[in-house]
Amino acid sequence: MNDEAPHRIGEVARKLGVSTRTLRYYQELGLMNPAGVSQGGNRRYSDADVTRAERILELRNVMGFDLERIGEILAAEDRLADMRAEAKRGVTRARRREILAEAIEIDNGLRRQVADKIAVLAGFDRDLQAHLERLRGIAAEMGEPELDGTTAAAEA
Amino acid sequence: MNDEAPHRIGEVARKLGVSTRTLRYYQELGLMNPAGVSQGGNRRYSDADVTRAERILELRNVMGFDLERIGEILAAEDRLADMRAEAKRGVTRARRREILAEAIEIDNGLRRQVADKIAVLAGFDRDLQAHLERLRGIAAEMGEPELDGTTAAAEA
DNA sequence: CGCGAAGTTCACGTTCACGTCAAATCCCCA
DNA sequence: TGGGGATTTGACGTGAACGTGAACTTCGCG
Repeated sequence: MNDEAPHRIGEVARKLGVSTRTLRYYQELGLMNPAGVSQGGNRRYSDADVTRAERILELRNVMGFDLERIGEILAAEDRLADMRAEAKRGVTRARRREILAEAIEIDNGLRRQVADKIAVLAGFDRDLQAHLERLRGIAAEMGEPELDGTTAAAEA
Repeated sequence: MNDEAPHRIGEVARKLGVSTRTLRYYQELGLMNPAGVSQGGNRRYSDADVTRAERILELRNVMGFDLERIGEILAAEDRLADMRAEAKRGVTRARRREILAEAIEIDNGLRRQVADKIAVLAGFDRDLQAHLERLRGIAAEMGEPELDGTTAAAEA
């Protein structure tokens, strides 16, 4: 059973490059809840679960949010998804409006923060570029022409 | 005395939005060293010190580096500045080349990481934009036209 | 010169985000 | 039907980055 949740925790962990402990910890904090368990009690992750975990890691790594903030964001999205599923037809119009407004405000807030971050990074890059120019000037001045800007090295 | 280092720690901390403990901690780790002390032993920060502290915070907040990594970056820059000051005329040509190459490689590495981060953020922003589009669609569908994309709120 | 605000050095405490055993249980394939 | 690897819960440990007194000294202004 549980064809919808085929992935084991170790498999997910390997795929995402984190430890199994991390995945259990995220569940412990209520950030996610693997869709299924085997008859013996083992966690089983659906593709949606894996996507959600990736989302958490993205918010952590890219945006630098702490797990509590991430929980708030996910919770708002969950309320929205709930509403959309219309399983809760009982919700009042005002409440639906509220949920929607919350989701929109969160997304707008995130976009503002993303824009800010990009702006700061761009400025940072300009500084780096200027600094590199100066370094190349010094290199030339020292008579070291082989030190140009293409010293690439790719490593994990 | 110490006209070059006029700022007190509390003043700097307020300006940068961190605690005085944080500034002392950075010094403890060797990330910075306030240019002066008063005759009584109080730290006195020069403008350059303040700039350096800002630099540390930028690397921490924007790039998400830990303090050890930041120390490495600053150390390489310091070696470079040292060399440029030519106080050390005794350094061999090979050594100067080495220092320069290191600085260039660090800057290039940083630029790569900045570019990566910007790319990821841009992708994230596209997702957010798409998500917002969908939300607006739902809002329209629900007959809530006043929920458009310009719900700005500025707060610290 | 007096005195309250600000700063100093230890040193221990705290929070976050996991790491790391241990002991028992489960999964799955030969 | 084994048996070796993967997972489970529970609990304690850890490293980074500070927070928080305590006890004392210094700063600088009225």
